[in-house]
Amino acid sequence: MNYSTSEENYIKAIYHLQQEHHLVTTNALSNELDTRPASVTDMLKKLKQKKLLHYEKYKGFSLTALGNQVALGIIRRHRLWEYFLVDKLLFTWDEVHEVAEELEHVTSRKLVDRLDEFLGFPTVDPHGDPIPDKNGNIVKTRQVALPDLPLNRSAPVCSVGDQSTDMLELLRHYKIKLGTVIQIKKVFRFDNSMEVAVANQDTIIISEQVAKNLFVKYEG
Amino acid sequence: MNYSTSEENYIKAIYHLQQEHHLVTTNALSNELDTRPASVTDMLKKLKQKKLLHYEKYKGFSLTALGNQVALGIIRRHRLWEYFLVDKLLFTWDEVHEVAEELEHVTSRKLVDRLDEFLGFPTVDPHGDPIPDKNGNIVKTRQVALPDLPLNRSAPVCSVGDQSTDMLELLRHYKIKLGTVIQIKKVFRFDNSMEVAVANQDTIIISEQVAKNLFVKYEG
DNA sequence: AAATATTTTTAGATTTGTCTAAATAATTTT
DNA sequence: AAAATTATTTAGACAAATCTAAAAATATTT
Repeated sequence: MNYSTSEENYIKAIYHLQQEHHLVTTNALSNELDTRPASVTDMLKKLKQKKLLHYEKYKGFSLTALGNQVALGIIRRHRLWEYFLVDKLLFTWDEVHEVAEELEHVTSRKLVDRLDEFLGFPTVDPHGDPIPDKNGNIVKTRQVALPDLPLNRSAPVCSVGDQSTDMLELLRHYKIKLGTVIQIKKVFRFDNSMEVAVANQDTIIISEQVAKNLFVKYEG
Repeated sequence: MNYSTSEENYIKAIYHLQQEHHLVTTNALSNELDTRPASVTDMLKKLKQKKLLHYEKYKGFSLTALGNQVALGIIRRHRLWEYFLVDKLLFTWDEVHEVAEELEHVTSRKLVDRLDEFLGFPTVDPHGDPIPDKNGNIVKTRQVALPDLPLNRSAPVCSVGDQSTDMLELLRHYKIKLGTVIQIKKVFRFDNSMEVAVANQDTIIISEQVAKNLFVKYEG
């Protein structure tokens, strides 16, 4: 089956909201997609008709197994293109989203699978999010503050709590960006500072305050 | 300015038809795009309003300078993607058109220019058609039967007249495909057969009959 | 549990790109 | 040049995706 760009955007948004809150509301979706609730209702009916959604009016909705498969296909395309843009075309991580948002709607199976192969079957995109494989298998991740990451477990930085210029300056110094893979080697009891291995670099020591503001994607 | 996928498809079709016949008609366009003449008229009005087209009803139409620039942008994107698909993702020349047709509508300037650079600034696509550069400059080509190509002038094969299996079998033997660059080294007066240099291979001799059925893109 | 507030849905309109059928203009034939 | 044919345009309709305004269902407060 083939879906319109709009339908795909709804499916993707529902999938993402479902990961976070499990119960998705019409309003939340309307907010996410920047459309009016009435438009959302219209689309929900359509997606239900296409068997992508369980939906009973006023009672809520969720993706069917089919809807989930379709969502994972879209996410796979999105993240592969993001990887391509950063790895091959030398975009920075913060420039890729918009463009990938368009490229993801090109659905040729052959294109996507060949691209995957060309990129060397990457498993995470430049933001550290996992890329579903060609069968839709994906490693589930959750986001934890660095102090909650087990010792010696490597994980990519996926967001920064305090985004002040001071914090960002410090991160530049440590050469930590979004997607940088890090690992806790040791925690110092004295002040809860920790020794951290940064991918392809020297080990550094960061304060508890910094650690609390670094979030990593933790496959668990 | 930003144009819809439909608008872009019309502009591109008008550009291509203009290359061949110079005078483009509503019917020809309707035929090319597989839509009804009435729909074409509607779009012509819209494109005129957007200053992409000179158009007076019943009198004909042609692209403005702006329309031409836009067309070249689309063609640039199309051909760069075709090159990418063949060169990086190992598609064959006959598989790429459909996919490139979709990718061409992703308009990010940065994406296109970076892709161009990544590919090494190619000047022709896999079918031997020239790729406009970032300023819209393009080498004009015309299509001639091989016997009309000047001696020692290299040119890519762009189409085959007789597409019978017999002819295609022979071409497979000679290792000539669409896009293969060839060059006439000598013509034998006896039977008008000719010695032809095939890119990266031995020189071969082909009959007049074969030569007449090979068309090449000739920059002139 | 009433009253109030919020969320969701319906009803009806709008835009874009398309269509069919009919009307009009241009071209070709006789 | 009149008639016949062909090409093009107009008029009016439709589907997709959106909107606004109003109605209906659900949730919250007092």
